Amino acid sequence: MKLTTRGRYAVTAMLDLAINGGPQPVSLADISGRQEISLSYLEQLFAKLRRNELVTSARGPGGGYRLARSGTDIFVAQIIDAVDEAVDVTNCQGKGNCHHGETCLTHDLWEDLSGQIHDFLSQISLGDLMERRQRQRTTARPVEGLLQTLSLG
Amino acid sequence: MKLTTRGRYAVTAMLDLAINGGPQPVSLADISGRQEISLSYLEQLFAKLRRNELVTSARGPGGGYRLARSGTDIFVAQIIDAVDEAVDVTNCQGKGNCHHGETCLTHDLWEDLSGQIHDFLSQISLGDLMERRQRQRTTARPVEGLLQTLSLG
DNA sequence: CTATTCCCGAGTATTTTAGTCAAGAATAGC
DNA sequence: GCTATTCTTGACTAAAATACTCGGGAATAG
Repeated sequence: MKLTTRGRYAVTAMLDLAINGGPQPVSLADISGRQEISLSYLEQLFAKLRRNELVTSARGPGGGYRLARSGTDIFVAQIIDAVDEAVDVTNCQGKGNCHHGETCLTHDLWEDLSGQIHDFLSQISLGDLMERRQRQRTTARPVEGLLQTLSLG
Repeated sequence: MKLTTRGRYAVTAMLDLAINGGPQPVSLADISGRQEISLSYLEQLFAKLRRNELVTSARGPGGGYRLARSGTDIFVAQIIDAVDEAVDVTNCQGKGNCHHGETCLTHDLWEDLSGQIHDFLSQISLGDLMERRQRQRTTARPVEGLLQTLSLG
């Protein structure tokens, strides 16, 4: 699991789609305009999102992208996984053939840590983010809303 | 909060220091040899770790680095923060002067998400990682040990 | 037909990452 | 004091990743 700006772009775009979309598709040009992400960059991201079956597409005028399923069933981890390929975290390619006693420390450690983060982001759906956004709009104290909604307890 | 290979290097090196160090300092050359991280790269990382008061240094023969305090009081998030400067997550530099209705969606959303991850990594200390490593060495089933030790419940 | 939109691959500028190199300062042990 | 060791610093560089451009195509609504 990596956490970069690309993942942020993808989550933002997907959230835009969740908010502004519905039965009718949303064009990448629209998202590009609203979120100020370059159109061709979005094209690349959505190619991956589509291959990972997070969105469906419709060509031609009035076409665009739709969420492949309900926002409550699309999770942040899935979006990030779709656009940010996993890093190769080992220096022995998982073969365990490291000579020194301390080696492969790296591998197990980081796999577990990023696994934990992955699990965490697997619990947050686009629906959660939308709900949180709604709350932020309507209430005076925005942050606590999210923290209560999302915190693991 | 970013999650890159640099942070992994830093956590690995700090864990090596926690395991192989103690009252007497550990030289970067030793860590470099064990963890197969280039010496000069380690130098750069440890400069940052020292500025962030996570390690102390001793020059001269027999010198090296020591943890600035107990491993149970040094947390993964602190290490990553020290070496991976935070990304600028806003496109309006936090001024909130975005014209379109949907903008700054990015900012709040990502700040909160990465805040959550940060909080999570703030709960895992070097001591936890050492304990977990110990467990992994002595028990047959390694993974479950960590999951129980570290999981949020 | 035509404009719109997705689709795809190749190419490119910028930034980041990972690493090199060289000079210097402190210090332990002789 | 000399010397080897080790940190300290800064500048520089190669390679990779990132963010983006460009150009052409294919589907399709009107």
